[in-house]
Amino acid sequence: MPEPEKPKALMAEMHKSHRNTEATPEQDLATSLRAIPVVHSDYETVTTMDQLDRWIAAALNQAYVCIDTETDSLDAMQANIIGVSLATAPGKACYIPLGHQAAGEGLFGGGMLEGQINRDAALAKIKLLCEASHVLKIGQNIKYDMLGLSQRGISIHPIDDTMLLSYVVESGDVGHGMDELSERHLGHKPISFKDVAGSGKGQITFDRVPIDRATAYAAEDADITLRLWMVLKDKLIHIKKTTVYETLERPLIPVLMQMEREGVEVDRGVLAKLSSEFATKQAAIEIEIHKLAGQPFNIGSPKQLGDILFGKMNLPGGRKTATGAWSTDADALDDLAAQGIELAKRVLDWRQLAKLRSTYTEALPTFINPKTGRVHTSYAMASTSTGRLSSTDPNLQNIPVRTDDGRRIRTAFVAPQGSKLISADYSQIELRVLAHVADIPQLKKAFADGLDIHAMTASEMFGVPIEGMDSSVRRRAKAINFGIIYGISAFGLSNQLSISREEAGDYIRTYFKRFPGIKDYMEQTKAHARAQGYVETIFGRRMHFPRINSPNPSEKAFLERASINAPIQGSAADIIRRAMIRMMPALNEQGLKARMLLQVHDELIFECPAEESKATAELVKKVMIAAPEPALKLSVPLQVDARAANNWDEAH
DNA sequence: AGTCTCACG
DNA sequence: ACGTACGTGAGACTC
Repeated sequence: MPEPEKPKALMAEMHKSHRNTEATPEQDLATSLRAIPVVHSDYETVTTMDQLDRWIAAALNQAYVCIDTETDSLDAMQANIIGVSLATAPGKACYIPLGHQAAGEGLFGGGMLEGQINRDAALAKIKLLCEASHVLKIGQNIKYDMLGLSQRGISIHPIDDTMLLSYVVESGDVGHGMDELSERHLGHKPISFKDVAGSGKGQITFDRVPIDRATAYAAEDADITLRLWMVLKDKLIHIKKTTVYETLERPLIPVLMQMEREGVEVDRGVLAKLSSEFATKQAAIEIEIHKLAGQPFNIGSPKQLGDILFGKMNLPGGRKTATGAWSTDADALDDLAAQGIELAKRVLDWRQLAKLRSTYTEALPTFINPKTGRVHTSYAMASTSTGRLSSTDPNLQNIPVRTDDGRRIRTAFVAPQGSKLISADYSQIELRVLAHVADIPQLKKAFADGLDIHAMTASEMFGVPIEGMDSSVRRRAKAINFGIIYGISAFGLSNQLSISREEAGDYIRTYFKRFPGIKDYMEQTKAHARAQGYVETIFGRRMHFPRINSPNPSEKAFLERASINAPIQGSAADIIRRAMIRMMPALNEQGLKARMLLQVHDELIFECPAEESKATAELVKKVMIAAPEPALKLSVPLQVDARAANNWDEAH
């Protein structure tokens, strides 16, 4: 995607013109933008084709325009486009209503409102603008608009996204929603969606919002987004993070849009069968539990369960939660189960089945899109503090894998007839990143030699040979390796391994003695976070910890652990982002028809023609392994395991 | 709306 | 002395 020249020149211009003033450039820009008032009555409602032509012509005549679509659903795959707003300059914006209905109850509403231009004719003009390669289209979370417009055959390029600009400029404990950005950077509180559509049970869809109110709301959104773009682009340049935005954020937008649009096939029949099997098992366990408890109660209520276990039965070793209630989580029940309390064991089984049913076997089918017959998750690009993606509606990044019953849910994620699913995942990517950034000779050598990294750690720590190593020794080393990545504490490790805090402390001291570079890296990272208020990934993405010097010791310790973890987790996230961005062109070059469907942090899932599965798997591995290059050459090799099968369980 | 619990990397 | 392993999202229950 070519960088549009005019906006770049414009931003340089803005910089120059403010360079001699006392205030920093971004302060000045924000101040001057604040001086242009937001006047809702100045916004134009576009009701004729002539009016639309004038706006499109004006936009085509400049280097950038802000665009925003209004719809009747948060689900872009099912949403109807109700209107489009454009902003060409601060304070200069319009709203083009296309699908507003008369207010009223559901089907008894009064039908299409007058004074709206024909939707298809209008979208044809809007398409010209969206696809004009010399006009930068600016949006707030523009992936959403792109997905909706792509359903109508409209693509958008080139693009900029204020949400992602904000994410690069200040990723930490701040949000990146438009209302929040407006208040933070412009000192202006925009009309909220609740103000025009109401909330809760009385909420109406946008097509029932009166057009004058819709114009005030929608045109303002475009206006504000344009102003935010000016402020944020300036800040981005000022902190020299343009490359992060242009290589790790912006190019991922169309990739994720395509993945969301593609969706994944989920076999209803498989889920239905699992659901009834789980329900039957669960019902039998429920009877047993009530018998063991001597009374019926709601097993799903932690409060009632706590009362039974620690009140009525007066069992020992009960812990309390933060709010003073009896803790009944899996750890607490495990303790009781270890004491031979049958009731606790049965509740654990019941809970697992309840979870599998409510979150997976019963919820997933409701997400099958009636038009495509597939499940289309939504990826959030700016919701984590580390640069990872997150997945919602449904979350396809937490499909069970750790238990046998849970894993069976993955058999419902299938390849269509004649196709295969390919799962490709990085092996130990975070430990490899750690070996690289902390520059640990033994770790680097172990990865270079393809050794079992946990066994190597155990061997170094406990002085036992890798050959014929006791599995519990390796398990302890594995827990320590995880702990290191998380910013280890004796308490956390002791909990994980069910050992005393003293013993855990001994392990940690032993580990640091054998791997002094890790200790150094951790201390340096904390020092950097305390001094700068942020840490960075290997590609320069910043993650802010504004409260790292908190006077509250536990908060401070928590943030120090998080600051140790962030560069590791974040660098791994950057690597897979780079792989995803290169994947589409790489597949195209090879003439392969594979589609990338899902990302699960260190894993990518593809669908491809069965006869291409071998070639696809090879290429996917190659792209993933080479992802850090040419920006960076890691001092450890990356390893990717890939497999093709008819469903996700067998491919994984 | 907040809490608890639990699914994943 | 302080309470923790790091990062998420979702469903059920409670108030």
